[in-house]
Amino acid sequence: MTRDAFNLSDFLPYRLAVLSERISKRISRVYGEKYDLSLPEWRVIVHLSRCHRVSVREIHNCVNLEKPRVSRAVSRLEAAGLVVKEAGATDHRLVEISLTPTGWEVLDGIVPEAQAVEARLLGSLSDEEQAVLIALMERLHDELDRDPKAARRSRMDRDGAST
Amino acid sequence: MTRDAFNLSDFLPYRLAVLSERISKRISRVYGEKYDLSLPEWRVIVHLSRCHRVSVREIHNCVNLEKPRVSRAVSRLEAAGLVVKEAGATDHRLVEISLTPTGWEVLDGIVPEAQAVEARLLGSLSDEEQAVLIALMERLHDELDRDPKAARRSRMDRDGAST
DNA sequence: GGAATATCGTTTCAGTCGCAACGATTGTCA
DNA sequence: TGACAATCGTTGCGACTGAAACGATATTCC
Repeated sequence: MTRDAFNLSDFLPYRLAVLSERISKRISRVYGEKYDLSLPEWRVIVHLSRCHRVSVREIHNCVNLEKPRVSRAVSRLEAAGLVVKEAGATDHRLVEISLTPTGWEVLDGIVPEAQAVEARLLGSLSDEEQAVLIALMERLHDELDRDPKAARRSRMDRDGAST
Repeated sequence: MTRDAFNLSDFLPYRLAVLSERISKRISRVYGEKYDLSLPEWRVIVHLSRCHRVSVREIHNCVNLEKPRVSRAVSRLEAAGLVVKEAGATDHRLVEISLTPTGWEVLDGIVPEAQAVEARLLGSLSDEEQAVLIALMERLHDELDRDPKAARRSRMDRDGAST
């Protein structure tokens, strides 16, 4: 009666977290149940399908995963035969990671279904509504960019891929 | 050249996850730096400020946290003196959890700042744009509700609080 | 050239998480 | 009433995570 009640369900950060987690869980079934991949592994192989021979750090900078997480994901993918690690040609500190034929096959087995889930999710939204949603999310990112206390945004998410 | 490139940065589940995580991290500074609370602990005390004497399971059903996570969060909050656990009056299996005066004080120290961060985030969006964003997110939830493979949504997030 | 610095990927370590199993209590039904 | 089933909150266990430290390699600067 005295204080204004603070409603978690109306709190945007909470709302976003709940929606995002729900969608993430749904998508994780696509790459998890059939191929037993984790979210970091999924992001890594997707990134590799665009940027074919990249280092751990590049992946880290592009797909919003901490460096150790990328390193471990790559190791597991290598053990599963989806990925190969080669010493950097000129710079021996770097590791050049690329998909194996098996890795490509797995990706081909996952991507269509992942896109189908996304398409179904967006099915009730018109093209314009989808654009509005993306645009509003970008506005929130812009606001975070102006906040010195917010984490920086990865380059690829900001500018889009271009390889 | 042969396959259509699949761009992670354009994949809605990924976009949502990145935005949500970035915002969550920003908010976690509000309750983490000054009061050393974790995300589950934050959600629990916020929920308790609305529903004053509730069980672990009720919290679990309302704030999208697994049961063990709620249990552990409550234990830590109790150790910190922000919360008390009392045996259920009629049903001795239940635990009635409520905020202590200290818990209320901590909440009063956090909520305004959390709301300020949210307000700044939404600052560049008009009232109508905010409503559109929420509405579009609800549409995505509706679509997930129709997907039998998606996790169910918690009652309170669906219907809104009403205590 | 050679010492100091920077960067790369990995690993260590402590903390957290989710699933499943558990003991305890309550509800059900013959 | 008494055995069985259901529900409560907790905990054991294996897996995952992020920050920091690490060895190895490159670069910089004198």
